[in-house]
Amino acid sequence: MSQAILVEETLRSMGKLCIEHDPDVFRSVLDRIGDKWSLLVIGILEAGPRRFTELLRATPGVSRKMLTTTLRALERDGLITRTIYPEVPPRVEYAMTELGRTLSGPVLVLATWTADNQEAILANRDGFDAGLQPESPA
Amino acid sequence: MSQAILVEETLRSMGKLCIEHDPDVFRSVLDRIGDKWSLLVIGILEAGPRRFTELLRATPGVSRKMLTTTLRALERDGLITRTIYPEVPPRVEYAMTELGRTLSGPVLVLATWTADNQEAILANRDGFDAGLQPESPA
DNA sequence: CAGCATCCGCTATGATACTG
DNA sequence: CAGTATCATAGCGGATGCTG
Repeated sequence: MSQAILVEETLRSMGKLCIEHDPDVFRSVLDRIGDKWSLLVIGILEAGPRRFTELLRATPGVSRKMLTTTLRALERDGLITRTIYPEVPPRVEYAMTELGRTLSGPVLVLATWTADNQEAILANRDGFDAGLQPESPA
Repeated sequence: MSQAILVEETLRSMGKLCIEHDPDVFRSVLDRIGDKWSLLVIGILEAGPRRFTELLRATPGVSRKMLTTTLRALERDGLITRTIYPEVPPRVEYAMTELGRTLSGPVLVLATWTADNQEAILANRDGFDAGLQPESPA
């Protein structure tokens, strides 16, 4: 029962977390992991360091430019490192930082929720969309 | 120790979750909670049902249009409900669904992580930005 | 009160080509 | 190999005004 109260109490604090606690910073973090490629990159780097081209191939659809942009943003936030090896074909390796690894837990929780509920969400979307234009077929 | 192995095992699965498990659906959910206003709205509705104008006032900076768009998207995914009361000033109430409430947990985990680590992230950004243009002042 | 319609600028994303 | 530079585009987000 104290468990239930704890959860209740914690959830009640979400309003404070979301609103009073600087929504901009909050969103900037969500923007980072919520953009088109970051989460994929994090998912890949979670398994170990990777080179630029490896990431390029492992992330279907991404362009060089967007991969660069994504990696820079993650590096800027201290979530990954970028290590240049001065060799004669250049080699650059990206790897998760400690901070990045601590993010994996929360992201995984969200990923699991998404996997568990994507059917329900998709069904809701279909239902919602179906109830909108039942007049055009005539 | 089996705990550590379990975590390890779980994290290893993130790659699969992120990549093999339909990245588009994944991103569409992240887009939903990652856009500019959804998380704020969810945070507010977590505390109980609210009317349109209440949400408008409780979400500083949002326009009517974006609030409407946000609410529709959340409704479409089945995360909130929209109830119209046919009264003579119209009244519309938004409330979390069961599905929406199950999302609160994962979001809270992420929110807590953000709150706990925003200082580190901000510091990393400052450091990164400082190390980029040390040649222009000259 | 609770929207919808319209216009409009900005940024994110992407295609393509070039460089150290 | 690992990027950068340039150009083009689409959609988000916002300002404003109208409606049931």
